[in-house]
Amino acid sequence: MKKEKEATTEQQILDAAKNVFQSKGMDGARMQEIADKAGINKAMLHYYYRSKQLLFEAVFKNAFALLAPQLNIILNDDSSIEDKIRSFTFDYTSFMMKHPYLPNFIINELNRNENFIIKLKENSGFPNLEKFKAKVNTEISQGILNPIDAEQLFVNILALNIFPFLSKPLVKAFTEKDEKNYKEFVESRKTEVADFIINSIKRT
Amino acid sequence: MKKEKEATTEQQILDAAKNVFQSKGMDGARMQEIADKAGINKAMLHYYYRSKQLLFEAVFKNAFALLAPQLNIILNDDSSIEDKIRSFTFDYTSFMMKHPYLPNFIINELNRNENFIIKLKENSGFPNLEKFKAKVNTEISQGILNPIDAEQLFVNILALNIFPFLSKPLVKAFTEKDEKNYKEFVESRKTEVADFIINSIKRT
DNA sequence: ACATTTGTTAACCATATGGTTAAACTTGAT
DNA sequence: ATCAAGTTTAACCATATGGTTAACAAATGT
Repeated sequence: MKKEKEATTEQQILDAAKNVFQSKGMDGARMQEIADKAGINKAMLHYYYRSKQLLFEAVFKNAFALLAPQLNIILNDDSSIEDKIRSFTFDYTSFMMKHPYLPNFIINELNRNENFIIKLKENSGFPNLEKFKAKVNTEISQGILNPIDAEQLFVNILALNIFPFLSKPLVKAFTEKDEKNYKEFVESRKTEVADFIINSIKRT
Repeated sequence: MKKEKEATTEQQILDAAKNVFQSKGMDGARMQEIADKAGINKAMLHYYYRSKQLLFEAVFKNAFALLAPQLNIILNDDSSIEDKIRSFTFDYTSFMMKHPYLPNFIINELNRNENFIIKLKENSGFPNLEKFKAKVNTEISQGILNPIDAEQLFVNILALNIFPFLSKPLVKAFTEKDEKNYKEFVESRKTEVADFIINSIKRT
């Protein structure tokens, strides 16, 4: 039954939908545009995904599933907090430079639809902070780190890494950078941000 | 001609529009809903603002005009970098707790419509970093601060302050906080974030 | 070969949506 | 009282939009 071409129709739809939803959001996306981008008839969208809502959810879950593993790097491995921060900052920034629409898409749709997050949490693999918190507290009591609330630290790490992608147009305008300069600016954050955090928390 | 009631129709429309646009975005907003919230006929929206686009722009400029002065606190006063950071962190977080929809609204629509920011920059009062950069560099050469790129520092300050509002649903889910706990969490950032930054940059 | 399932399309439908119009109402000036 | 300008409304309009249908094509099983 299935045509084993380069890509199945179902996948082509998902790719096109990802494109359109991530750049225009749920409300701004048009089923016709998705169909056009996928090079197929609009009816096919409904044949495979039943409705705009369900197609959207497929795209959204896909996007989130791409992000979660990135977080688990910092949350669930066994290295020191310093190493976690350095490798996360580096990897996460690299990852985001390849998927610039992702953070805005997720943050935005999550804000628009509060109970989305509930569905996600039921999923296994949803990031869990416990191990990270324990490690932070251990290193504090060992005198490696200055006292800090682990949750605040975690949010700080996320903030410093994600924010430049979320508010790219704003930061570009403030710092008067063009696309190339902005890229370099973000590139240098791969290490700058880690240094900034470590400086703040590491006992001297 | 003008009725000098409690609020003019024009203002009622703007208030209703602010409400709807800020919570649903340009694409998700409906002119009918705005009219209903303002308690007037849909035709009035066009009578006063001509089109959805223009009404939206009125709301957007309004929102941005509310934010810009907050930034000028840190950018244009004469106190030390440490004092700037402490007062900005405190004031900005207080301000955001009163206008929780603002950052997402602005960031999001700016992402959706790149040339919006060009219009804003033409406006006087658009935040300018020069004075801040000069002050940072002065304090570095005076040995008050560790060497750091002023723009990176500025983005870090913004990131740490704005991010918790931008990604409230995500952070709430990660840290498993309810509304009340989240408010406390953010409240304590009024000083925690400033300490975190100062720790990192201040020469010891 | 032929029937059955799966995939695909063009045409269609109901409704929602931003926007317009023409008539009515209000108000302040003369 | 009358007029003109500004304000407000109900009804209307063209189009866009998500979704459906029915017929057709391709593949698969027997």
